[in-house]
Amino acid sequence: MAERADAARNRVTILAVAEELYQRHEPGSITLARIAETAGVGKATVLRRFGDLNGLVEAVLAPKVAALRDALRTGAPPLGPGGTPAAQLHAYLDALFDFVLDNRVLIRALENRRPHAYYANSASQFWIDELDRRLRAVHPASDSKYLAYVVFTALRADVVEYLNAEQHLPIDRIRAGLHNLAALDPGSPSSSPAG
Amino acid sequence: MAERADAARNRVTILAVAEELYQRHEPGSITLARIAETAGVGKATVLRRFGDLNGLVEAVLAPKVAALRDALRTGAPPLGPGGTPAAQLHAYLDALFDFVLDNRVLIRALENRRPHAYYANSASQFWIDELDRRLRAVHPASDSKYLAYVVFTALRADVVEYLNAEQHLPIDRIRAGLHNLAALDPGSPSSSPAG
DNA sequence: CGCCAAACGGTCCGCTGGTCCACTTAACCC
DNA sequence: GGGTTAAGTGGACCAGCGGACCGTTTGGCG
Repeated sequence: MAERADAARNRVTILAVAEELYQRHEPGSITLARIAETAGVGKATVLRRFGDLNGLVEAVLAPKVAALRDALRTGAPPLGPGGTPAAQLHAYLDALFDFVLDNRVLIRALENRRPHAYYANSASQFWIDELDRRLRAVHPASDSKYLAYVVFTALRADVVEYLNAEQHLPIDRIRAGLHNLAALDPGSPSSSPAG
Repeated sequence: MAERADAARNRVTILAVAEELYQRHEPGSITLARIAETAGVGKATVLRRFGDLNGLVEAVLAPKVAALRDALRTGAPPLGPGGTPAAQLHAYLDALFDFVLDNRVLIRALENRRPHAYYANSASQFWIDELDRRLRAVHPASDSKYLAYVVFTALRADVVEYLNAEQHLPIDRIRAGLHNLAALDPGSPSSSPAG
């Protein structure tokens, strides 16, 4: 038996309610009890379905992640296959950045829950590997793995949010900074005079 | 009356105990009650002195912060005043990185407590401004403010810890990556082909 | 030595994420 | 279509947290 009708109904309701609440209210004010109450179910129903709050947030994000993944695999170039390495890289950066902007609240909810949650989930690992790949195509000689992590870290929702909301950096300036960062040619990685 | 003798004694004890506990045990296992109990005082004594747990951690960090600040203001070049801009920048990066390595547990305890706590406290703002200054001296044309935030973000204790412990990047490789990042010449900031 | 404000600390509180288990209900089979 | 059954449900419950409260203790000073 795949899924009972009431369970399916509740699953859809819970996902919708969770997304709605996270988008519309302070992240800190979203509690398990509140989601359950708003959805008209018990807390255990939420937890049975999604394991814990983390799982719920990941489930809300899942279709959006899948959409971006599909765009990479089968979409039009240069985000999809095709185009110059540089164009591929920059299209990907734009797509990631837009993804973060659209889903910053949900992503932040994930980030704040468990140490390393931002990097450790499987979706992030995929984004980072893809970033590494596209960076390497542009900068073959550099430590692209480290650079990929730095760029991905600069894409953290809390970082972007802080720079935009608290430091008043316009979104376009942040976007330009990201592109700029990824476009730099590192040359030889051992040019540092540090001891 | 400045500070009563018992209060001073407790303050010293609490600071020592807090540092010891954070250095020696899992950060997640350090609770207010545990610190108070280990120090042999009540929880209210800790809170009265330091406001909240955040304040306690900041107080533990304070002398180390002050030492680094002094090294910048009056220390030997190129960390202190003097030396070429590039040497100043790289010495500063090394000092910040060492600071993070030495105090990563305490810094992480801060990071995890309140959103934007990593950037928002006054010490961090000082580090970032200084980083901006030294970057600007090397890359006058670039968006050094954004770059300063990116580099500072790459110095987050959780990021460094994750790269080292989970991704098995050696400390020296991370350090080299940071130097490399800061040494890149951004050229004209509008070189990105992004739409 | 005695006063008193500062310091103290254990109890209490509200809130959290998550568990438990008696009850409900949808789905399958006859 | 009705009975059986296991999946689904939800509210009471739990342990742990940071922090507040307030009666008690204690150090410093006249």
